Amino acid sequence: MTVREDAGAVEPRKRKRVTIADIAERAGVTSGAVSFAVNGKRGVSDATRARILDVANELHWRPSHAAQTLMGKNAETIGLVLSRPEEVIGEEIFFAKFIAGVQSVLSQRGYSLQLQMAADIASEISIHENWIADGRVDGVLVLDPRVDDPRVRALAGLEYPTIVVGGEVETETVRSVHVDNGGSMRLIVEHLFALGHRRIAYVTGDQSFWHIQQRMDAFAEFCIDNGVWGHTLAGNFDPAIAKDATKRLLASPEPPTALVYDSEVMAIAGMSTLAELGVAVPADVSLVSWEDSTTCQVLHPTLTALNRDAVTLGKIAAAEMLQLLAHEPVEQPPVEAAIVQRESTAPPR
Amino acid sequence: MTVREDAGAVEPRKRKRVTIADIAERAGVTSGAVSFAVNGKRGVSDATRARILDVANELHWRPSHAAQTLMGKNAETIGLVLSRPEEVIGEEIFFAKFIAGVQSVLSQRGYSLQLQMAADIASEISIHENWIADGRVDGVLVLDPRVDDPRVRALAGLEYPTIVVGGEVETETVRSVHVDNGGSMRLIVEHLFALGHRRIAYVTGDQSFWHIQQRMDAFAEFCIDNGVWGHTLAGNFDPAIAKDATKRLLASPEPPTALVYDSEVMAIAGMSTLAELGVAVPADVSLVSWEDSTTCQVLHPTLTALNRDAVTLGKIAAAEMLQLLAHEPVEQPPVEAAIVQRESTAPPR
DNA sequence: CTGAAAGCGCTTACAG
DNA sequence: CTGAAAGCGCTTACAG
Repeated sequence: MTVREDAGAVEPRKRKRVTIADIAERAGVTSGAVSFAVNGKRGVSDATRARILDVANELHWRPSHAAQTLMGKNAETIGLVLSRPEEVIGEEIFFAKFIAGVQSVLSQRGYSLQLQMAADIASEISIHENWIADGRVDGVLVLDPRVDDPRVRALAGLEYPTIVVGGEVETETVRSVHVDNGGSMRLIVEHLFALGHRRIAYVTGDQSFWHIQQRMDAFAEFCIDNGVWGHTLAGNFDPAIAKDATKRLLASPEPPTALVYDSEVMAIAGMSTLAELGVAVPADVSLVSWEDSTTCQVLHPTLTALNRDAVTLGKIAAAEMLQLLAHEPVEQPPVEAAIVQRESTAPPR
Repeated sequence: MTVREDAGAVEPRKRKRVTIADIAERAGVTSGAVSFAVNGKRGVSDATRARILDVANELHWRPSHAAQTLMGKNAETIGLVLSRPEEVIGEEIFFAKFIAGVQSVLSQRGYSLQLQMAADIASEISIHENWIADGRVDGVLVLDPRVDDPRVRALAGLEYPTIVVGGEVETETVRSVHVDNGGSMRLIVEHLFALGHRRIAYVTGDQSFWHIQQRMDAFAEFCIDNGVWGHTLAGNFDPAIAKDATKRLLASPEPPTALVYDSEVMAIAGMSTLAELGVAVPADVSLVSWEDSTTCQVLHPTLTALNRDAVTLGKIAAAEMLQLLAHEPVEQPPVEAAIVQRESTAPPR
């Protein structure tokens, strides 16, 4: 990138920075003494410490972050790379909620979040490597783990503090936020089963994600064990695909009496498709969204949804990271999930 | 924060870093020569430059970000503070879309985004000040400007590169992404007027925002000039308040025949309230959402919405910032907005 | 074109 | 308890 120095200068004003040398001079001590004083370390008498601190405040001194980093101080920043397509990030409210949760815990502790979007897993890994090499982040959060995820392998190899959200890996430097996807799926299917449904369809998100595979397994197992006929159809989080899937399912000679969608956007797309087809919810078919939101509460009919609270998930992930960095035992609270029963589910005809 | 050194160490492995001194030694030159070589500056012959570069690659050298920052190099990072309540950020899809747009432009140019949430405007300002003092960011993006916004005043006073999204300030260091809120509001009201509506209500977002005030002004002016009766009701982006506002409006002896909501979440809340009241959309009342989304497209009826594409807005903001930092003339392309007509608007009874 | 050296702002052994 | 000095990894005048 070429910086043209000729054009109108917008360089932040180069106010000469106040350094510990300035303080040292004013206080009549050495810069080393200032360092001890401001860092609360022994090496200066209480009287001089107080005097130094006064001067520092008077001069509005702030430590140079760059110099401290050069001396090996932590960046106090956590990295998060989002590697889903731009459209998905812009539609799925999950990301905004998750980030909000992460932020709220981080900023309480003075940490900040470094965020970047990546086109694919490979570039996500290289972003992580750059951050690590630059010392820009103290640790990273990994979302949407896959089976034997290459990012987690790379990060574990670098022995870099990592929290895998919805993963299962546990090493010295890598911890996971455990999310019971199978249990949540059972919650949903049991709810439908209890209502009397025996033909259930599941429209999935991206099947290469580990958490989606867990859901699929739990779905299949429950159906088999309980004599329920279950269809599983790939959806990929795309509402257009969810619409097609819904049409195909209802055109079947043996249509399902209940539909489960892997995301709110997909569930809404499915509901709208049913309306177009003249299929009544819940009279003709019941519908469940995996992911709750205000929208689910205000739609008509309101949507029965699995509420797992992405904000809390973000908070847990951030808290685990902070504990990992502080060498504290990492508490891994269960991620609560509950089915919120609303109007879109009822006994089948 | 206490760091306990006793527990299991999760410090990133302290691999001794490869420095320019290492390269210098291997290549038989001074570290100054290495610096010239790797930075493409004159001062070394082509032959030595090539040799040095070879050694650098061989040793997998990467410049120390901290050292470079200490020498005054840019952080290549842009800051963004979100100071709306956590719930709003977690519900309004605007933020995720805007951030996605910002990211896509920034990451193409090797810049990253520093994100933080703040409880209020005052702490937003202090976050900015910290970032600036730490040299963590080269410039900042400001969202939701208010009239005579204190953040913008502070940033302008610091002469720090700033892009105000939806603002109007233009100084040497502060530029704005101009958003024609009044024009967009006219688009909406003209659409309703053309359909024959003469009693229109507008449920607003947070009225302390400059862009909301612009919308309100344009709404009032259009109504007055065209003999339309217009109600304006404060909504504050809260769906519960939007519901109450909707109920109050429809309970009026002179209920409006069309409703305009300042956000998608509010519009959906409004629509659901209408359904509860047994008011048909669009037969009894028309409805417009300021903010388009997939959800608007799949609801039943589909929602007529103002589409202003928050992703593009983010891209424009990021592009302006990069131009400002590069001392290039800042292009300020108009932010396109269009009304997408769907099923929720029709002529009144 | 090249080399030796000072400096960015801090921290931390190491002697007194 | 205190002071003088080296060092973190780079950049950049300043002499040759």
